[in-house]
Formats: sequence, structure tokens, C-alpha cells
Amino acid sequence: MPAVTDGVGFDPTVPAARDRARAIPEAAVARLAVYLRVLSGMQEQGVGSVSSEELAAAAGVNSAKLRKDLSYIGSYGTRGVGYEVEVLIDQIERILGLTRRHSVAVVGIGNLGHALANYGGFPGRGFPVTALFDVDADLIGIPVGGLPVNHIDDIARVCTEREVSIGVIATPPAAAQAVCDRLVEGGVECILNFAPVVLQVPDTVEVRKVDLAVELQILSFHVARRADGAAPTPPQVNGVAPVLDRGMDGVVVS
Amino acid sequence: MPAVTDGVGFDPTVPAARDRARAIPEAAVARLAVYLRVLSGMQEQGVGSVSSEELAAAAGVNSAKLRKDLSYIGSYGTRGVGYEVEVLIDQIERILGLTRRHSVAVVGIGNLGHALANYGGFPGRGFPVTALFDVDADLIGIPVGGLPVNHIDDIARVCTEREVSIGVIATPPAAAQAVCDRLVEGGVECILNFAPVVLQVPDTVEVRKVDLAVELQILSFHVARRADGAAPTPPQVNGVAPVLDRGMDGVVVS
DNA sequence: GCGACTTTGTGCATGTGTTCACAAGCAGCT
DNA sequence: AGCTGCTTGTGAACACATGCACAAAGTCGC
Repeated sequence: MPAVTDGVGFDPTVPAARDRARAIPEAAVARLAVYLRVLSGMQEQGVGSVSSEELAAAAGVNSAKLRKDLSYIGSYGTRGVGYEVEVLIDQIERILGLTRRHSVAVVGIGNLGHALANYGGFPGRGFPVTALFDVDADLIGIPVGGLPVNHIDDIARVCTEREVSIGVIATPPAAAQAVCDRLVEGGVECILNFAPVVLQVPDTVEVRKVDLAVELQILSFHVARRADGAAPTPPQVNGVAPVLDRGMDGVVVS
Repeated sequence: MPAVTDGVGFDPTVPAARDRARAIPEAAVARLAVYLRVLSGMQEQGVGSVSSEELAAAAGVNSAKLRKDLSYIGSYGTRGVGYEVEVLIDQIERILGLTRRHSVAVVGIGNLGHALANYGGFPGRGFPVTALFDVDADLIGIPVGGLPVNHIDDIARVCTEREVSIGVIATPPAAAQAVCDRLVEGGVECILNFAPVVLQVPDTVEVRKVDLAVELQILSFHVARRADGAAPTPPQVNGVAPVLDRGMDGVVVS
């Protein structure tokens, strides 16, 4: 399975003819990222190979689902044996496009922005933060996490110069859309939005949103529902978390 | 349509018979929280009523989906007219259990923990942060966002005392599971986990996970896929964001 | 080299979520 | 009252995701 040709190339004749097979389900992509993290941990501990059963347990998913997910990227397992950790890591990184470095810009250096900027090149390398922006004149020029803060008026220019491919919006809601527009203008292809607003973007740009209030409210819903009639839950013991999977509705709830 | 009788009215004989009808799709719950935010904004601007079309546009979703989502909580619209903003807000709050206050505890007062603690009672009231914890002796007693930091050894006791219902884990991955266990011991029902680990919990506890690295990797995947063959995307103009919906795979991507 | 055992990869059935498209229902005008 | 126009609420079709269960395909021991 060379080149992920895909995309939306469709057949004009058939009504809703879906493109070729090569489409990896959005939900599977999210899980591949999780598998990658688990695998990296295993590799550090010197584990050379894993079975789908072991890996699934460690990632908190069903083993059949895991195998199906892996099958989307090719056949790298050995029947009767399992998967080689290193091979799997390489392949997942390839599919996720982690062989390339993706330069990240963080806009809005408040509490959250600080946290993001100091995240240290972002977990598990591959996502160097190369630009910071804010409106506050007192912050301009001050280095945060080793990088000086620029003014948001320079977003487009700086992002173009530094070839930023991912923009992170950590501004107050009111400023988010304007910031978003500048990022798009600066050639940013993907945006991770922490501001509680629905961004309007050209559809060449991908947006993912992380909304803490929404997360809390979803949890609140479950508390409420539980308080209701439901309750009969037997004294069940520990097991893998009954994780809510957002599917792709935003954050990855494992 | 009185009482949401619902659903999958099924046969009690069937093995894994699910509880009563009350099942609102997980994905719909996440969106209801979004609608609520949009509606609040409208109310502040003095808007008295909205049509499903308007609200859907503002929330970045399909209007049919919006109507179906709202139908899960009852019939509060008027045909030919639309919905009354206030009524809808009340009903969504009721369903999400926001009439009750949910006390929140934040564990791990690093960069992210600071940001969370200072979030100010958390967006749109209803989620007061009532306890902070960390291991670092230098932090104990220091007030962050007006609240003193306690030692993680006291998690269970303090959470029980203050009736914390939601625990937020913002610790390094290595500490997450231990912290989680203490929270559960302290009677916490729901956990929002920012640490990149799969938590094991009794299935009476609900876990949602927000993983920044995973979010970035998903975006990376889309960049990579795009760089491939796909490209033909016509010069399409602005429109509502082609938001990736995590469904419920975690974060709410709108 | 062969058989027994193990684990992958996947076809199929099930379940969940999304979208279409339209009947039902209400407001307002005549 | 009846008619017109608009918007809701939902049945039914579709698309997507999950999980079972098993054949295919490899390893290991003899």
C-alpha cells in the first residue's frame, strides 16, 4: 500500500461513490497515535515484540479493533508471533506524517499559552514550537520557554517565514476568529483551537477543538445520569477504563 | 412526545439488555454542550428565539443533526417559528446536570495545572475548583488562584470532605495512575485526564482524556494526507469549518 | 518435514451516528 | 375559517465504527 492517494477524488457517475479504499477512518487515526505512545514506552523498556492482545490491553482497547486499525496501514505482523515494536513505530510514524517536523505557533500567552509554550517542543519530539504571539505589549520580546513573544499583528509574516504548519489558539474567545484568519493568511494548514468558539475557515484548513468547558459538561451529564435510575451497576471490579471515546468529536477520550 | 420513552425498546430476554431508554448518544451530549454555549452568547445579545438553521450555523453543524440532538431532550420548539433561547438553555442545563454544582479538584500544579486552577471557577460557572494538589513540598500551602495547594497524600481525605465530584489530572504520566487511584478512593466519580496514559478505573468511574500530543498527531496526519495526491480541492471559499468531530474519541473537535 | 499451536488479518453481523426528505403542526394573513 | 408559508420533529436510508469468530499463515518442537 504505497502512497495514500486518497482524498476526495470521486466518481461522477455513481451517486455517493466513495473514493478508493485507502481511507483510514478518522477514529482509527486517533487510536494509532495512542498505540504509538504505548509502543514508544515499550521500546524504552526494551520490549522487542508484542501481540495484539498485549498492545490492546496496554492501550485500553479491544484487540480486534487494534488489529483492524493496524491493518489499515499494512500487514506488519507475523501470525503466531505478533508485531515487532520497532517496525510498528516506524510505520505508524510514517502514516501520521511524523517523519516530517511540524513547526508549531502558539497564539495567546496567558496561563494556558504559557503551559503550551513550555511543553518542551511538545511531547515526544516532532512538534517544535517556533513562534509565540500575544497582544499584550508588556509581553512582546519577553522570552517564554526560550522563545521571544511577537505581536499578533506579525502572525502572517512570521508564520510564513518560519513555515509554521500548525497553529494553536489559546486566546480569549473574542480574539480567536481574528487570530485564526491571520494564521490562515500565514499559510498555516492546521489549527488546534482552545478557545470556546466555532471558527470559520476555508476548507483547506483543518481545525480541531479542545474545549474544557465542554469536557466538564459531558462529565457532568454522566454524573447526573448516574444519579438517576440507572444505578444497578453490580459491584464490578477494576478493569480497563470504560473510557468514553469521543470518536472524533474533538478531544480524544480514551 | 412526552417522556422520552425511546430508544431501542428491546426485549428483556436478550443477554446484554441495556438500561432504560434514556440513552442520549454520547456524540449528541458533546454537541449539546456546544449549543448551550452558543445559546448563552445569543441570550446575552438579547436574542429571544432562533431557528434550527440559525443555531446550527452558529454551532457549525448540520441543521438536521441539531434538531435530532434537541429532540433527544424533548420537544421545546414551535413549528414555523423556532426555539425560545431561554427555554432551550434551561432544558440543556437540566439534561447536562448543570443545575447542580460540581466541585472540581486539580492535581498537579505545574504549568497546565496553574492554567486550570486560574481558569476562574471554570468557564460559565457551575464548576468551582475547590481543591488543589501537588507533590512538591515547596508548593504546599501556597495559594494558587486563591486556593492553597495540598499534598497529594491528602487527596482521598480532602476530596471526601469537600465532596469533589470531578478530578482533573495534570501530573506527569508516571504519577497519573496513583493519583487516579486516590481520587477514586476519595469518591470522585469523574476524571478528566491530561496525562498521556491509559488509566485503569472501576467502571463506576467515568474518564475522559485530553491528549495534546494525540491532537497534534491527528493534525499531522491530515497535513501528510493532503501533501499526497488529494490536492484538487477547488478554490473553495470560506464556510463553516470542516471541523473534525471526535465523535467521542476524546476531545471535542468541533 | 510434519503436525500442533498460536496469533494475525478480515468477512460479516451488529450497533451507533449522520443525513435526507417530508409529514405534521403552528402563525399569520385574508 | 380557510389557506399559505415556514419550521419542527422524525422515519427511513445511508455511512461509519465495533466486535465476533474463523480461516490463513506463520513458528516451534519433534
